[in-house]
Amino acid sequence: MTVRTRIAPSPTGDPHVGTAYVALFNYCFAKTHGGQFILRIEDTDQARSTRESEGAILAALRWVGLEWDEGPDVGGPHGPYRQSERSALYREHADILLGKGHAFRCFCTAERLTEVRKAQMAAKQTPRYDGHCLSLSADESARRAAAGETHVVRMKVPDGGTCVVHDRLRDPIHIDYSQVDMQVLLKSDGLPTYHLANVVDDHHMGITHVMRGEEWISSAPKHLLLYGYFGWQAPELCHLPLLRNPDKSKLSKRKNPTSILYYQRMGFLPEALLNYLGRMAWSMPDESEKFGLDQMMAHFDVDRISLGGPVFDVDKLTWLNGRYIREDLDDAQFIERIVRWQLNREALAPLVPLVRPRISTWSDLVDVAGFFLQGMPPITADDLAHKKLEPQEVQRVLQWTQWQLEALPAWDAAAIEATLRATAGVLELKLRDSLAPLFVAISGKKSSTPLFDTIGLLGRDLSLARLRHGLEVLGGVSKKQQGRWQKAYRAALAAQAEAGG
RNA sequence: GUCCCUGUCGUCCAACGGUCAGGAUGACACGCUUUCAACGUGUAGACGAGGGUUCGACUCCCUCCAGGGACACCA
Repeated sequence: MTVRTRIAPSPTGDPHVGTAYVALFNYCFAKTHGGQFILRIEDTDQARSTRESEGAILAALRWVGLEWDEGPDVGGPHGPYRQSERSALYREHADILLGKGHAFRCFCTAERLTEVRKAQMAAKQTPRYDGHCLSLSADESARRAAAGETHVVRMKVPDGGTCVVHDRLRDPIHIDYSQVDMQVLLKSDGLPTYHLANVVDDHHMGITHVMRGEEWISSAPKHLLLYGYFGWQAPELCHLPLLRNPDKSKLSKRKNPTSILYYQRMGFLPEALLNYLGRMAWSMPDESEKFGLDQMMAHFDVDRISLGGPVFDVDKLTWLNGRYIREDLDDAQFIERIVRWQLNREALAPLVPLVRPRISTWSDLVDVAGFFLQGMPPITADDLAHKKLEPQEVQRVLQWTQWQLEALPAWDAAAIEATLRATAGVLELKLRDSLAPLFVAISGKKSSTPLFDTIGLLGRDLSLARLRHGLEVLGGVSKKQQGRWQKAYRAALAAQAEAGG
């Protein structure tokens, strides 16, 4: 049997370092067993998936040095490798389950489900589907579906008993079926949920080993159940510990830069980033810290994966990156790399219209545009002081803007402008005043290139990191204060939504 | 709240019944250096707690505690 593993990212945002981390282990496992590594796009969430995101993810994985044997761009014998192009297959398989009595149609409204959930929460029970449509006769179910009544397909779950999940790295995990929800498999839009699509595809693509984040352990019984229902052999499971923020919570863009694009932009070398990810939860037998993909593969052993959730430590990554710059690049390569980084036509082109009006000599360039190349601008609390705003008001502007930008679906100057204007309105500040602290936090100076374009060019994670940095420079925001602001922020959002219809 | 996972220096990893618990990073100190880095040397710093099992437990078992994850027509 050929070992086949996969990475199955969902194209709903910037390429995540966690994706590269999981991909790396899948890659190493497959390759060290003479197998194949597949890339599949899980874009069944129509509302959030975009082609831009998909392209960025593929490019980012290639950038760190991972290549796949089969995927949406390179093809392969088990395609298509994009779930949105496989919907017929899922419907077919939902029908099989329906036919075998392992699944049922559910006509419940969203309102009813929320109500049930609310009641269960109030009664301190685990929120679960209550089985309302389970009792529908096959005839009635089929008739209502044929009549075009909107419905979903849910999987059935055994009344009693326990599911034993075998994980490559852990003792057998026992989960009672009473804990497993009757998961929706086919949404009312006819597209599958993760659980169905994942199982169907892993089977049809011949995936033998599923290495994925630990967050999936609790839904493993659903997947195992599905394999059983279809009469398929389940792949071996291996749940990797989750990358963490410094506060130990699951790595999130809310608290940390998580986008590979950010690390790219900050000037990390792809080989250093990949090396660092290989040090997360794993070590070389001789404990060496600096190693390339080839060396990692030469010594790879799944059983050397440790299970404590590793904190993604940018400081240590930075140290490692420094070693690569010092030890692995000769002068020519050094130059080539910085050119490839930001000192090239493609990266410079968008700066021209912003910079040209503001310089008289080339030597003005560093002053005007140097911050584009910078990490965190060297600012102090004094720099952020504003004659019309109290220090706390400044913090509030930074904090709100951070929240707004991190939730912004699209990332372009127009959307950013609209958001920042809205923020000023809600905070009842003149745009000019509310923008002042942002100029400083983003560019390091009171005035700079136009803010909206600048933020757009800097990218989401780098902009957010600078806002966070600004807040830190001001001494940080207390949990209590943050809570209060968050409440007001949510309320403002709700009001805005209502006003906007 | 329910279920599940995890628990070694602040952080990342070693040691898988017998070591003064090791390395790296970060911190600090000293050296080198015009400065800063880099580099070199050194210092502080951990087995979550309590019970067992054993001649002997970081390592095995139990209880507790702590952290994390999951509980969607998102993945």
